[in-house]
Amino acid sequence: MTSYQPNDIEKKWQKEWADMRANETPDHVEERPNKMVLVEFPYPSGNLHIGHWYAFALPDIYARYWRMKGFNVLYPMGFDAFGLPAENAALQRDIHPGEWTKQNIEYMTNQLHSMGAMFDFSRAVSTIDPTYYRWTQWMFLRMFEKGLAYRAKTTVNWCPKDQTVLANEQVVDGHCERCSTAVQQRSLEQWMMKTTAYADRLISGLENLDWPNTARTAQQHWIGKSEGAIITFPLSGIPGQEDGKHSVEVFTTRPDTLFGATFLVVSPELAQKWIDVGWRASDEVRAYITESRSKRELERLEGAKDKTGVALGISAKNPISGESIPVWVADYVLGNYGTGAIMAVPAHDERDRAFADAFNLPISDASLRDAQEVIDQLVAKGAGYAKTTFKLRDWVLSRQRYWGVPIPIIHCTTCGYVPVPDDQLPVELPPLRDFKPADDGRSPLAKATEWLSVSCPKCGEDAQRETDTMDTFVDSSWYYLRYTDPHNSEQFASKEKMAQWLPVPIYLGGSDHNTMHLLYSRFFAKVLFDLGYLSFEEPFLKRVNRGWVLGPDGQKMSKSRGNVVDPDKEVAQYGADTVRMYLAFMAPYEQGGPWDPRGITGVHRLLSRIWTLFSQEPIGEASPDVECALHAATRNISRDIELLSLNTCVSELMKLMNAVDDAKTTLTTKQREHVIRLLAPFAPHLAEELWHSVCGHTSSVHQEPWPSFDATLLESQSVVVPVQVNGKVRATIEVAPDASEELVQAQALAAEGVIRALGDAQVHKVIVIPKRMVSIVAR
RNA sequence: GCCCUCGUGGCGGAAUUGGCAGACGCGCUAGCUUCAGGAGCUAGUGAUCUCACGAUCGUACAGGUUCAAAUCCUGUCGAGGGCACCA
Repeated sequence: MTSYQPNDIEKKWQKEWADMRANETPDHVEERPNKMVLVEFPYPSGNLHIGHWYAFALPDIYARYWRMKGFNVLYPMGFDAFGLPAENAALQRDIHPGEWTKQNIEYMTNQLHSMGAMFDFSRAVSTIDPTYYRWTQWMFLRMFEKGLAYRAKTTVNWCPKDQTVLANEQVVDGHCERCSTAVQQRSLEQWMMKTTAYADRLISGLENLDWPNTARTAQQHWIGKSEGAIITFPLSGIPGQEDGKHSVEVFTTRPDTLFGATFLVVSPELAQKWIDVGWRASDEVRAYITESRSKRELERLEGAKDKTGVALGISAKNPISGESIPVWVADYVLGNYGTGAIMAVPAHDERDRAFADAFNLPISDASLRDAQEVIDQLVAKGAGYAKTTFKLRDWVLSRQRYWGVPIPIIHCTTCGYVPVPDDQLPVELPPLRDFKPADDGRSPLAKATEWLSVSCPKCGEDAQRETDTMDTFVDSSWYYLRYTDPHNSEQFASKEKMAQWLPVPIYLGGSDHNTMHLLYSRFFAKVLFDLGYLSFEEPFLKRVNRGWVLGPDGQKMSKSRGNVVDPDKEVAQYGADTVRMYLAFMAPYEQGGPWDPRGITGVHRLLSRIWTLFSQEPIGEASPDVECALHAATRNISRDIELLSLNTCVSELMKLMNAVDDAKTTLTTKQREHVIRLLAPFAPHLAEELWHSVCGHTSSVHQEPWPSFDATLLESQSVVVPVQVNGKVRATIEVAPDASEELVQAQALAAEGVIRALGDAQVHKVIVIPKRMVSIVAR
């Protein structure tokens, strides 16, 4: 037997597995429960980098383990292939985004094979496939019918570089998530999804999910539920208006502080509305409104905290105390949250306090009432009611770009927005040569004149197709459903097949999707559940957020930083098995860390040692020490894989090899097969090679059962117990596991180190924790 | 400012969840081996003191609880991420 040559072995088995269709997962196997291990499907950016390996090769260990544990495991893969980067790259290279994307998908699929993962490519989905996006459009229409997809004019985030609208979730610190250009506010008519209709359920549904705290709290904060009250303050002193004729509503989470309200503040937006309906305002007020609306976006980012504002010359009446307080306009009150107006309580609110200090407004006493009593009184007087508000905004899903799913709507001058009939789906994306975005904010699809003109499905008159495309987050909001039934041409997936796999028991991905993809997918599931298409409304029962593999500089890998690394060199030198295992060994999966290939030799040595060990002839009788180590490793690895503590799994394999070396022996035939099974999820190629060439099997090790361990072997004849004297370890004693406390105590007190430490002191108390610790208190 | 996660040798990290801190690996040191390169083997490797047995200190810092704290509590500092004038 020659030395370990991973490249030959790996290529051979990758081909063999593909030929055997080893990873095609049936819908159902007798006595093997189904389990889907879901990872976020990649964007086909061109080639696999180290982050892809981390994201896919490590969950593969988990998936392979459960398959060996007797589950029918589906480890699916697909491509989230629409989106801006394809379009930008295609523009640069002067090819069509579809062509560019398809090339990448083909190339990356080959690369994915080289990872040695158990992806079922027969179920692969691609969001740009018309047989896929037909159902994306179909779901949009179901939501349109329910009023959950609607068109409205709103203030939207506009990226001037990408020339398209962005959802709130895609704006990071006021900049485009993709290209970092400062986002502008534009008032445009857009297609929206009514995510706010599900705000409450999106919060309450989080409760029973096995998700990381970070993901759960991020969503909670994003949705931003606050409970409080709406209180109506009658207004007087409006020029030209009768006193008490008009009023203003405020939202507060602290109705108990109502008596501390010393002034009222309205947002510039609300003040503008008042002016728009004809209320007279001073030049000073008008100037303030104009100024604050223009400066807002930039200054807010600068963190401008100085309070500015102008008195309106109007007064408001506290509906319970009857007190009259002045009304101000100030831009620290937001137009798009609550009612756009607040009652200011400087005694209880820092911001109100700062404003009061700046403008010399009174700060009253801080006395509190009972919140419920206040609300009851308000209700009795018709001056208010309990109210819950959310920070969540509806999802703006229109995109004025070419490379996306066409929105299946027809604009008819007489019938309005008419859905494309289901039997005409998909509305295919026309093959446009000139797909550049236009300056006027219209989608490039407006240039596809032939495609554009249709007759109205309702009245038959000339009409035009919608030219916006959908945000790609729509595509990815339901892809996991399609994995269960990827070739269905009648439905997005049959209920029977979905019931076999869903909801998803475990979903592994990045924390960057906490308030985007994960939120949208949950929204989609809830809507489809309400419409009767799904039997569950929480799609992902357990979520694991993987850590980031950072660049060698310790920074998050990104093309703009230029620190993106791919592991091709290491794969060529050491093989895929070593790279997989090194990534597993490097750090806890949920933590990640900088990619430092220097340590990879440690893992490569391990695999070489295993290879060498198996080149020796098996022995007849097992060494008890090795047998014990083997069963301990089995227990620990089984436990740790389930916890996704993959780094300690690799340590356990190293310890096992150390134990074999220390015993100066080798393995029996039975032990060899046991070790190969333990190795199989981590180094699938090497394990398969040894299983065949050394053990002489003809079937795959990956269809073998996971080894069990003998717990009695792990109960050793004696245990070493540390003995503390006054909190410091002074000796260790070796006792039988079932030794009586008296015996252990006697042995502990007789230990040399204990006697020395005790000296003349009197033993006051002895605490014996069987098999763990003896603690002596002396004075 | 608020929220979440976290802080352990030169480095990545481990610690049975309150019970011998530093497993496992990288790196480093010494010796052996190889014509050489890469590599391999053996021993050592938290700090300080000690010829040595051993002792003291040590898990960001300061307190506290406990027979016993990296782990629990309080406060401070620092890092990363999220939200951010959200009433």
